[in-house]
Order: sequence, then structure tokens, then C-alpha cells
Amino acid sequence: MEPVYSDIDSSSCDFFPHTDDEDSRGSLCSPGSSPLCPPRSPEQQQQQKKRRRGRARSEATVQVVKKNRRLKANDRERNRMHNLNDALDALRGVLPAFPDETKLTKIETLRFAHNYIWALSETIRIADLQAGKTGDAPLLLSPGSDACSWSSSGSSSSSSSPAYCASSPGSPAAPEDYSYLQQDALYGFHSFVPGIY
DNA sequence: TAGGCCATCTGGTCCT
DNA sequence: AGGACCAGATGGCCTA
Repeated sequence: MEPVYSDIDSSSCDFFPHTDDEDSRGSLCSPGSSPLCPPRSPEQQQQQKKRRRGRARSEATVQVVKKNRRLKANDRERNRMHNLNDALDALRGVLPAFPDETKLTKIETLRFAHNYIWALSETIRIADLQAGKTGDAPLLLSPGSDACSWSSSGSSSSSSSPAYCASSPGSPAAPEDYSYLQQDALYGFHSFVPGIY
């Protein structure tokens, strides 16, 4: 989406308020109305006018500088958010995809990733336990491995867990795996990870 | 039409 | 001083 600067000066934007130098000064300092604003001679008033014009220019310049700085900051912020979204897209890319190609929202992506990492960690832990029992080398996660069997029963794990198991990040989960990728699995993570939800 | 999600703007704060 | 980061506000788009 292209940046839109046309609304910078919209009525909703009060960052660059209208500063009518003459008006504001007039309201604050009407001649004779205050000891701070004594009546002036015509010469003095002419000089004051010149000073006013000069000051008005410098204030206008300040406003322009401020506006430029704001626009630059907006641009940086836009780029920063784009980078953040790129990172989120990359994260979506390594997560198992849903069958209907529904794009995960930002919060779903983060929760799913958290969940997914937990699941992989559990898989490795259980594989190590099994390897310890049999004396075999540690069983690493592989697609279709029985290391995922804990996820469907939910009883082979010592800790409460999200009821799903996914295959390796680089490849989409098998269709049957999606049955575990229910909303409860994605959103129920808060039950065992305080503060995540 | 209400609610969710998102992009953008904005001003404040912290850091270099 | 300027940039990065953050959170609040706002408006647009989409869907149930």
C-alpha cells in the first residue's frame, strides 16, 4: 500500500495547528489593554510589523521543519512495521499450513508458533525418553514418526499439552494432522502457559 | 450492522 | 539531535 500523505493536514490532525501570528498576538496583546502592551508610535508600530513578519517567517520555517521531521518519522515507522510484517510472514512460512490456505492473523501466528515450538520440544523430549529406555540412539523427529503419537492420545506426555502434532516446519503437516490443529489447540495454550493469552 | 483485523499516524520515551 | 520502539487513536475493509 502506498503511503498516503494527503491526510496529513486533515482536520483530525492537530500536530500542525493553525498558527495565525497576527491573530494570536492580537488577542493576547491589544494595544492599551495591558501594561505589557503599551500604545506605540507609528514608527514603533512599523518596526513591530517588520519584526512580526520576520518572526512569522521563522515560525513558519519551524513548522515546516517539524512537519518534515514528522513525515520522516512516519516513513520510518511504516518501514518498521513492514519489516515486522515481513518477519511474521517468514514465521508463517515455517509453520504448518492450514489446508484451506487461510492466512493466520498476527496473534494467531504468534500463538501457533509458540504452540508449535512447544510441541516440537515435547516430541524431542519424549523421543529421548524412549531412546533411553531402549538404549537406542535418540530418535529425532521425522515425518510420520511415531514420536508424534503422544499428541493424539494426550496421555503419553507428562505435562498438559496442546492436542496437536505437526510435521517438520519445512513441510506441511499430513492431512490427518490437521484434525489436531483445532481452535482449541491454538487458543487453549494459555491454560498451560500463563500470560500467553 | 457490529466486531475483528489491519495499516497508518501520532506523541512520548529511551537509547546512541 | 535523531532514530528506534511503543502504545493509543483512527479509519478502512471484510465477514458473520
